[in-house]
Amino acid sequence: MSKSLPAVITTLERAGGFASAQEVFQLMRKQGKPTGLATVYRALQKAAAENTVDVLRKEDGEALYRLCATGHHHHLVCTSCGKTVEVEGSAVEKWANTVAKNNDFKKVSHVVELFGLCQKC
Amino acid sequence: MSKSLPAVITTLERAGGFASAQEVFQLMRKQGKPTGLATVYRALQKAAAENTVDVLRKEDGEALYRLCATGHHHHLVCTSCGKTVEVEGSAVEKWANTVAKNNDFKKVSHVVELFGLCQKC
DNA sequence: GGTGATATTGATAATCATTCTCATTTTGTG
DNA sequence: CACAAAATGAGAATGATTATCAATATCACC
Repeated sequence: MSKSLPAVITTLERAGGFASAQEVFQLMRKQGKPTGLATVYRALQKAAAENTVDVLRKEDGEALYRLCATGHHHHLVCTSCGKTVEVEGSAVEKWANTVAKNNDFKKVSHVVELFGLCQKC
Repeated sequence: MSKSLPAVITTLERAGGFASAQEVFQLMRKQGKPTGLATVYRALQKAAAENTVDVLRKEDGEALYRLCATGHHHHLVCTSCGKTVEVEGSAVEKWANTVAKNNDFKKVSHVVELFGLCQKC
């Protein structure tokens, strides 16, 4: 199950490492690698199961897939044009660890995403 | 907009303060207060806007509504048993606002969820 | 190369939560 | 009562995701 996986991952990279399944599908189409929607979903699910990508949810429930390999950082996403800015958040890391300790939780990971309107929108 | 809101909130209470819109709809039907699906959604949205209930997402993207203390807060969820703890995060709020300013973003909202294993798991 | 078993793909249909539409009902006010 | 505004609900529309299934590609082995 995966001749298309590399292509999907590559496309996700080009998208800034952060996009919805639908966006990946559209992008692949525009880049001369038209691929079935079902295949895109399959590839992303596989990647998610293997922890190659992260899955998180937009406020409206749409799934966003993110490459999560290198370094830890978060994103500030424009809900209108989709512009994405990577942001650092050491303050958040510390906070997360403190909260985890206070509640006796182990192996705590966190999902932190910011959404808003960028200058142009 | 709200003759039905109290009934919806009451039903959510009976459900243990934690249910999806669909579940609330079914419950109201079984409890002799059949209410339109649209009305249930409207009531829950209103309640969410007023911070009477919290909205979070199941892994499949379905929205779950939960009665909660007022005020903005985040969650620490056990990935094994599902136990959920509400946590405060003023540090995160400040950080989010700062990041937003630095990048000329407006109307910034944020999604912050912590996942881990609780004491028992 | 050929051959069959198996895995992958993709067009399309099906599913499901959520939102929209709009006619009808209810409510409030004088 | 009568009229205007708000609320409701049945059903249609939307949109993301999933399932179906026939066609195609891949691989192991002869």
